[in-house]
Amino acid sequence: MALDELRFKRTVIESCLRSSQLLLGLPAEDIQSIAAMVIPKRLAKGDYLFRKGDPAEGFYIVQRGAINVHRVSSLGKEQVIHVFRPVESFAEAALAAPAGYPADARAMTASNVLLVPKRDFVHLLSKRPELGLRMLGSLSQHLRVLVALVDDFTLKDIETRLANWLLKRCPRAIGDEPQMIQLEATKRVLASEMGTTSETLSRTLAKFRELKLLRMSGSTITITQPRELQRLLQRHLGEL
Amino acid sequence: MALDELRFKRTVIESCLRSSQLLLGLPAEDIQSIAAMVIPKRLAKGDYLFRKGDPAEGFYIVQRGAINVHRVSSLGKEQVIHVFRPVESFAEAALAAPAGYPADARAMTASNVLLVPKRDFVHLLSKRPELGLRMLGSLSQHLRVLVALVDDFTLKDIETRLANWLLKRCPRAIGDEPQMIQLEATKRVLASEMGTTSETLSRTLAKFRELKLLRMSGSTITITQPRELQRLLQRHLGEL
DNA sequence: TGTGAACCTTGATTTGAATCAACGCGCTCT
DNA sequence: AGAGCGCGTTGATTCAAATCAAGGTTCACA
Repeated sequence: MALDELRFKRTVIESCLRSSQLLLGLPAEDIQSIAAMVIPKRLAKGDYLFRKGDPAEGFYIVQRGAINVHRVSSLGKEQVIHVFRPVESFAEAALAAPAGYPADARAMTASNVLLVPKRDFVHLLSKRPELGLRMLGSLSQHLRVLVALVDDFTLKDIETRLANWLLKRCPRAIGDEPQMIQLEATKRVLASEMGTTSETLSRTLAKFRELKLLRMSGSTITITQPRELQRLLQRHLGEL
Repeated sequence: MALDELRFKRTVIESCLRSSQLLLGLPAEDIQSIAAMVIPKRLAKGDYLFRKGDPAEGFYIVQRGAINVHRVSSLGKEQVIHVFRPVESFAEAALAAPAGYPADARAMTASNVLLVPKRDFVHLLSKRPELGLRMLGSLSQHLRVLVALVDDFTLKDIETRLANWLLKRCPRAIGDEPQMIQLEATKRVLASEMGTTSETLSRTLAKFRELKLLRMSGSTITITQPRELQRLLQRHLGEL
């Protein structure tokens, strides 16, 4: 019985690993080795997974929930770097760096994550070069996200950033039909994710609403004129 | 004669590779394999090494000069991401990503770089797992730089950023003795590296000068009161 | 059902930095 | 020598967004 439970847990873990982009398509044998070394962690809403400077134990894969990775200024203001959701991996940088984690990670909702310990994984890595390439791919993806973040902050105003953010989240291709977006977090957090304050976000959304580009109700936003919104974005980017 | 010259060039390349952080301490055999695949490139001041979107050919090691990696907004404004100098490597992300380069790279002065072609290097990688770890280390270092950049932009004002920038560049430990800093680029570029304009940089430097924190002459800045500058930074960070 | 406590929205005000503009300086190139 | 150009400095002005402030909403929980 206890045995069955263990076996079941193992299966769940393996299926999570298998579905992650990072490990997708890897031979069953590798998945099993990794599943064997993994340490599952449960987090309640608001729990910290790690804080800036903590010694790097390994990297993580989100099984359930949402992990907010962010930096905190000395005044307490938070800048969200990225929100990781199920089956995404993060903190791969921990594997190679002697230094600690460079940011904070906190559960936005009750979450389960899998810790892949540095020591064991590096050992596996030395036998399976292909894994190294996977890790490189994943890291370079994160690098791209950060580069995009940097130029968002420095090269664009809020209106542009918001338009861009909304369009990126449209579930279907941009056309003339309305599209709905479910907000996965409070507006305060979204604002911080876009590098602004909740007040400014509110105002900018109001502006878009007046332009009849979207409607809001509760935590869903309906883009009524995706094409128009796109045009607005173009106009902002393509000079003014 | 032609043979001697070839052999000489090879030696120069190998010594460059050996001294790079990325490949430091690797067995001679590996260095030689890499040297054999490397493609040297010469760049005049202002030449582009690659542009955003160009297909990724591989990664680079700077042999001589300085390479400015940056993003350009649609209005032509540039945000420097990082300036790479001799024996640093960059664009390692190219190895794993199917996408093109995410930024522009331009020579700030006459430069020599070594292109390590993706194809060949990946092949070597699959035989030498240790190399993969090196690459991971290097990438995670770049990731840290970007994270630092992000919170600089979002969490601090210019005065703070400049103070921080200057203190980071002090050659010796912070004490009461003056320290000299050689500027490696025009103020315009430095400003863009810190995410501001040359005018604002000028003004902020002037402010510091009035506070008797530093002196300027030509392209050297003398921090006359490093300790005071540090106190100012503390004060800005530690709330006000 | 009431009472707090977050959240969101809107308004007024402030402010840091960008922009616009003008000038001196040190180059290079004829 | 002079013309032209990019650089750096300083001043005046503008502007986007943060901050401060005040209601209004929703929700959890006793």
